[in-house]
Order: sequence, then structure tokens, then C-alpha cells
Amino acid sequence: MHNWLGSKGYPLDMTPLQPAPAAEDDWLRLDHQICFSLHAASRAFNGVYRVILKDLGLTYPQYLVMLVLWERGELPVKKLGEHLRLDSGTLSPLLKRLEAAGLVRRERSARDERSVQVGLTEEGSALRERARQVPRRIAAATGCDVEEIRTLRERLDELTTALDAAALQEAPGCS
Amino acid sequence: MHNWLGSKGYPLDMTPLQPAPAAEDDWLRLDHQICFSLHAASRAFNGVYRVILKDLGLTYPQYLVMLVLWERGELPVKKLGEHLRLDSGTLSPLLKRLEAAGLVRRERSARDERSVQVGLTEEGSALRERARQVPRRIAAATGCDVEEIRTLRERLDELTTALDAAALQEAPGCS
DNA sequence: CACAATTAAGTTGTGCACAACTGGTTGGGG
DNA sequence: CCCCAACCAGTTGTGCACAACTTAATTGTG
Repeated sequence: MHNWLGSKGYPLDMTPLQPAPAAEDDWLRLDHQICFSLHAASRAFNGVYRVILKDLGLTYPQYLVMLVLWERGELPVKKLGEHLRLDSGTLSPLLKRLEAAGLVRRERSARDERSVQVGLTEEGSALRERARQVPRRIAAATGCDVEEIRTLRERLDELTTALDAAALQEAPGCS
Repeated sequence: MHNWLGSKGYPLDMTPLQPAPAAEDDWLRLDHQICFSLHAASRAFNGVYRVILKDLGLTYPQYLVMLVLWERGELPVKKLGEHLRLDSGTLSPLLKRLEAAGLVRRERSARDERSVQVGLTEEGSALRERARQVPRRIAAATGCDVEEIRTLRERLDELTTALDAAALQEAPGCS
């Protein structure tokens, strides 16, 4: 991990150099802040998970997959993708790696041979026990109490819903 | 773009199937929510930017680099990385692509040949004009007003600071 | 039944993030 | 003066995200 905090606290000081920027320049700066903040927060979270999950031999997206499997049990790749908002292009190689690690079992459905059922192996189920400590360590790392986390999560979910709707609007082919 | 909203509004319904989960299972679920929400929000943002930035021929991280250059002017790769929290492993190939696109100029500093100065080309500076419309479109996509965005950004920055600090604590080699 | 449209998973290619490493450059002790 | 530690950019390798495409199975309709 790099020492981004080398100088002092928060390394980003985007203080304006010009006295009174035009309205649009102001927007540009504000925009920088929100998109950048989210990007940075996501990567910071990823970094903490990376450290904590190293013991378990999982990456952050792999951990998300395992959480769904622990909670839901066996389910097809399609369903897994709907829960995680990921498509087969991302999940296929990821699941193959989990399979190679012996945590996951993949088998074609007999009833519909297009579908592949993903389930836990003995070892994959057992890993859940070792994963129980993870949430507490993450919560501690955020320095927030449960209520704060819940509020933030709700705001983020609202944002995601709005952004998804907007993406469909913005998508090419919408007159 | 995939139609993740196929069924209705928000596709994630992680309602518990068991009646009264143990405290640690509850933590596991809560944890799922926050880490997943942030992950999803980040990718949703990325998706909106992807659509909007396609006109400019920029990816989201490339746009972030250009924002810094527009605001700060010429600066070494190191400084650029500090502003964006990215290292040379990410920036070097990204900057080469921007250079190949004719937007950016890279040259070794004469005074310190370890350092590479990154600056805008004529074309790179000109692109700023076309980028002015971006923030408004993004803000519209979020469906939030300026104040809401500012509040969320502040929460995210706090979170990032806390997480970075925690990552250093968790890092191996800390007794 | 036949055949076109749809659906599921997988593959390919591009780009980003990051760890680990390489190769010059610089600057400070011995 | 020389060597070595620190430093900067770049390279390599792994994994994720996503668009575009392929392959195979299923479903619907004439």
C-alpha cells in the first residue's frame, strides 16, 4: 500500500487559483469533486478489503460472490449476475478462479443446458466461518457507527437508482 | 448498456429468509449492503460518464486526468498521481494513450531526468470547451441538487480518509 | 414440424487498479 | 571521490469491468 498521506491528512487541495471563476468553471470544479470523491472512496474501500481478505485468499469481487452464495445457496450464473449487477463477461472467469480454488462448484443444469448452476463446495461453505470476522473489521475501519453506515448506504442506493435510470435515458437510440 | 432494471426499480432484494439471524450473521448482511452499495454506485457513475464522455473520446479516468491538467496546467507525473491517488503503474499507460490521442505532451525534465512533465497540447486545451457541458449533464443524471451533492461528497471524503488511515493500521508489519 | 427470435454462458479485446519489479538519476554520507 | 540509499517513471503480471461477439439451447410462431 502506498503512503498517500505522506504530507498531511488529506492530499487533495483543489483550492481555486483564480479569484472568481465563471459559473461553468465552478460547475467543472464541483463535478470534479463528486465524481472524484466517489471514485476515491470506492478504491479506498477496495484497499481495506484487499488487506483484510488476503487471509481468506479472496479478492473483493470474489468476496461479494461468496456473500451471495452463503446467503442464497446454489443459483444460476444469471441470478448471481442480477444480484451483483455483473454480466457473464465478468462472472465467468471469476467463477472459474473460485472453482480452481476449490470454493465453488459449477455444473450445467440438466433441465436447461444453457444455464449453469453455481454452488458452494464443502470448503466454500466452511470459509463462511472464517469470514465472520470481516464485517466488524471493515466497520471499524470506516470509523462510523451502524446508523451512519445505513444512512450513507441509502443515499448511495438512491444515487445508483437515479444514475441507472439516467444511463438508459442517455443511451444512444433514445430520441 | 444492460437493462438491470428489467423487473422493477431496484433489483436488489436481500430480504432475509431466516427468521432471526444471529448477531454476526446480521453484521455479515449489513456489511454486504454497504460495501456492495458503494461498489454499485461507483460503477453506476462510471456507466453514466462512459456514455457522456464518449463524444469527447475520453474514458472516466482519462477525464479525471484532463480535469487536473485543465485546472493545474503542466505538472510532473508524480504530482498528478498525488492529486488522483494513482501510481505510475496506472498513469504511465493512461498518459501514453492520451499522448497517442494528441491531447497531452510528455517530456523528461531537463533539470531532473527522473521526472516527466505532463502538459496539454493545443488540442488538449481546446477540448476543455467541449467538456464544459459534462458537469451539468452528470448533475442532472444524479437527480440531486448542488447542496445534496456537496453533502454526499463530504461524507465520502471523510470515509476515504478514515479508510486510508485504517489501511495503514491494517497493513502487515504493524505490531 | 421447421425456422426465426430469444436466452444463457462463454470468449475476445480494451482499459483501469495495483503489487512487485526494473532501470536510470540524484544526492548524501563515508 | 565513490558508493549506496532514495527517488521517479516505466514494465510486467493478475484481476476486474464492460462492450461486442460467438455458440448452443430453448421457445414461439407459422
